[in-house]
Amino acid sequence: MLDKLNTHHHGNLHEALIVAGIELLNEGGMHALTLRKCAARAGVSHAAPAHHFDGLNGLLAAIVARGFQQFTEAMVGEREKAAKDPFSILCAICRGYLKFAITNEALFNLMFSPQMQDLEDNNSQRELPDAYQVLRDACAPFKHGSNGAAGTELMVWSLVHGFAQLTRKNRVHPDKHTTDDTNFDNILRDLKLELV
Amino acid sequence: MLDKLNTHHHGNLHEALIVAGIELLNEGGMHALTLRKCAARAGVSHAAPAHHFDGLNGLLAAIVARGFQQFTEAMVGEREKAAKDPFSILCAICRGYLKFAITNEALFNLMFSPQMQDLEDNNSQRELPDAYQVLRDACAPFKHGSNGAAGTELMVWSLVHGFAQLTRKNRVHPDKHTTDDTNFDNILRDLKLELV
DNA sequence: CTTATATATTGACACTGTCAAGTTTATGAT
DNA sequence: ATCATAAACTTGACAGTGTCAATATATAAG
Repeated sequence: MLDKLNTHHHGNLHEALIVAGIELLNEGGMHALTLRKCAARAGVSHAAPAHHFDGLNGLLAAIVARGFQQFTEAMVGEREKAAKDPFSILCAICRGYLKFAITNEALFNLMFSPQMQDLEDNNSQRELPDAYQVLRDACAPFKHGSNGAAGTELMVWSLVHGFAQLTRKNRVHPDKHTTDDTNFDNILRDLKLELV
Repeated sequence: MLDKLNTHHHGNLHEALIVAGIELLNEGGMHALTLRKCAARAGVSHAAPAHHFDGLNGLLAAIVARGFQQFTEAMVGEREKAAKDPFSILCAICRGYLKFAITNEALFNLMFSPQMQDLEDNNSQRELPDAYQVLRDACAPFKHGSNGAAGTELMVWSLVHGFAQLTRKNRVHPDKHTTDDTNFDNILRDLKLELV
């Protein structure tokens, strides 16, 4: 039992399949993510994943859950490195947000794709609140607009999310491709958020 | 040649395939959009589409192009019905934006999916500018922030786009599901845009 | 040691997109 | 008018895909 080579059991196939899936996602996009390729990369037959996930959708849901963990870590990681005033923290959160969206493009898109949102509603997995709470905390110190705290959160959340979607390939500004994530600080500044 | 029944030629297969594709998209989501099903719905064999589009990607590109046309029409349609002051016009544009995103969920997601953006870059089709110009015009009357006119446009564009993505299934506010498109007017108000 | 259960394999099925080759229809030149 | 050519569509095949049923193997329990 010391070496598991040539054994029938994999040991930790559940985890291996998730990792393989995220790898495939990063390498070749959503199109390259396949149940059979995940199995092959984990060194296992094509039908093995069925014993660990409820089909492809189950694996996708697990990958998305893992993605939200890393997503939260990306935001918190930037927050740790930033200055401790509210506006710097908010900028750092958004920087982590955009950094993750750019670094893990396909995964990010999968996480927020409509089919995944449907799956989550059915399974009520609710990984999002962790990531959302990070952003909520960053919005808390600011004065709220006409829609209360939820309005401020929704505004910042929509803004950074839309920015992430739109600036992937200079979609918005074909002429001048200066839409780096550094520019987002200026957009946040234009919101003229006031401390409470 | 008066009736084309039982004839070898379809007559307008190109258009029929696009229409069939959008129908399938609305009925069953991205998962239901299939080259073979489009062909079947158009009453034609499974390999016929290859003579009108460059494979599935070609059909998708055509569907996306059609989608952007309808997208622009949705925004312009709301603008026509609105009052003529700049802020009402901007609200109307966003209302059309969100209306289209909600009504054509799968199509909207396809339009802004990364793979489509890649395809457009290769083909340089550039249907987006039409829709973007509508939003640009609506932003023009307002004073610009630290990033100039492009910054204002990007801010509004990101905001409404992110809002559309996030409020599809009450993703943002699991507790209170009051994120109608009417609330977006309040968010726009909180931007405190000033006339130039 | 025997039994039982979780784990993985094999094989099959209905799909998918794509390609090559053949068939029918329309068009155009002589 | 006749024939050649091109366009439109069909047929058949191929490699992949997800999923299911049946099978084999390894681990665990009694």
